[in-house]
Parts: sequence; C-alpha cells; structure tokens
Amino acid sequence: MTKTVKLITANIQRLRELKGFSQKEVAAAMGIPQGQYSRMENGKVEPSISTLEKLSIALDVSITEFFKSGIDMDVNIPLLEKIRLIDTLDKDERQAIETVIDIAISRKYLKESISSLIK
Amino acid sequence: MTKTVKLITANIQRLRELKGFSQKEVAAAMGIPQGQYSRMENGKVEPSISTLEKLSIALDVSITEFFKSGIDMDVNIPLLEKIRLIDTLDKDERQAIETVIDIAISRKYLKESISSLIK
DNA sequence: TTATTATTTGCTTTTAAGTGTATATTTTAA
DNA sequence: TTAAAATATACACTTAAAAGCAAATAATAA
Repeated sequence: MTKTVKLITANIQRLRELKGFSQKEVAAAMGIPQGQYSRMENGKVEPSISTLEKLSIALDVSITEFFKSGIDMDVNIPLLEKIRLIDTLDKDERQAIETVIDIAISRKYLKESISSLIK
Repeated sequence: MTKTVKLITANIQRLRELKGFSQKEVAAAMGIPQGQYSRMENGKVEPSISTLEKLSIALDVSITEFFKSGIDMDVNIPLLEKIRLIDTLDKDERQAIETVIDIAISRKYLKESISSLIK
C-alpha cells in the first residue's frame, strides 16, 4: 500500500464515520458490494478513480478531500480556496454561511438604493 | 469516460506540456511504457492511483492538481456567483464573512479530529 | 448472556489496467 | 519533401480491481 493509498483509505473511513454512515449504506449508495467497500477502506485494494468518484457523490464531498492530509489549512487560505471548503461542510452550516453572505450583499444594495434616492 | 477522468486527463496533458516534457520522457521517469502513457493521456484507460502518484512525482506537482478544474466546476455555481459579489463589499464586511467561514471550517476539522480520537 | 448489526474475509469469475514489443500515424524540423 | 521525433495503436500476456455470493468474526444493543 503506497503512501497516497494509505492517506486515501484513512480519509475515506474518517469521512464516512464523520457522516455517521455504515459501510452497507455507503456501498449501497455507490452501487457496489459492501464486501468490496470493506476491502477498499482497509487498503486491501486500491480504489479506482471511478470508485472514488462514486464515493465522493455518496458522501457528498469533493473527490480531492480523499487526498488531503493533515490539518494544515487554517491560516490565510485565499478566499476562493475557502469557498471550496464550504462545499465540504454540513448542509446547515453551508446555508448559515450563505445567509450571512446574502445579508451583507443585500445590505450593500440597500445602502446604494438609499444614497441614490437622496441624490 | 467519466467527468472526473476527463478532467484528470486534460490536466495531465496540460501540465506535461506546460513543463515541456515529451510523453517518452515522462513515461521513462514514471517507469512505464510510453504507449501506456499515451492511452492514459487520451482517456483510453483510467489511470490508477499509484500511476497518478508516479506521475505527480515525475511532473513534480501535487496529486490533487490532476483533479482541479480551471473554472471550479466542483463549487456550486450560485455560491460562486455570490463570492464575486463579496469582492464588491466593504472591507470590514468582507472580513466578517471570512471570519464566519473560518469558524465553520475550523469547527469541521475539530469535529473530525474528535471523532477520530473517539475511534 | 443472546440477538442483531456491522465488518472482515474467502472464493470464483469478470473486467480493465499495465507490461512488453512492435508498428502505424501524426507532428515537427531540416 | 524528406527524415526524425513524437504520439497513437495493435497484440498477447500479466496483474489487480471489482462483482457476486457466502461465511466467519467483531461490535453493539436488548
């Protein structure tokens, strides 16, 4: 098992358990046998790209999440990079962030409307 | 050929040509036949993870580079559109939004760390 | 404990990547 | 246009993922 595969399998298991799914559930969502899923998660086999693609859909994460190592992404990531991470958040948190953005944007338009009314 | 594989092959070719290597050179650095490399770059076969790992070393790029789409296809569009609008906001509001995003993201990693500790 | 669920593992078959070698085709430069 | 380099393809063979099915173990709850 190569370093990358070890990383992938660790991330797969971590993300699945984080989302509270059983192997059976995820395997069903992927349309693959649960046994094969187990092998994959334990590094007995090297998952193919299309398998990872199915998994990323089943777990609702970006496929690049499987390749990420460590927690080295705290400090000053450019905004666009953070946007990518938003997609990996839970739905309610995603919506909370979008709401904040909506408020800020609509407030901006409100200010603009008022100032143009004054003129 | 799935969407992801199409993305990967496009990135592979782009990065190789960007670095000015021939297929023969990269294949040699990877230790694989040139013919197989050609198939891979043309999406005739789906490269395995270990093949991508060899390639990332040969091209001296992160393996996640192969999964990146130039125009951020994996970010949901309406959100991406809002991001553009964020740039038009006042500085203090921009920073407030970034702070909220930071909190949500770090909270996510906190949860993941805890759940893997529990396990 | 027992019963139930979750996970691991074994086996065979199928499918597809990868090798090795060689040749065909396209691209590029002289 | 011709030669050389780069790329695409062909074929038989090997290797490994994935399917399909089943059984064994591990973990959890009643």
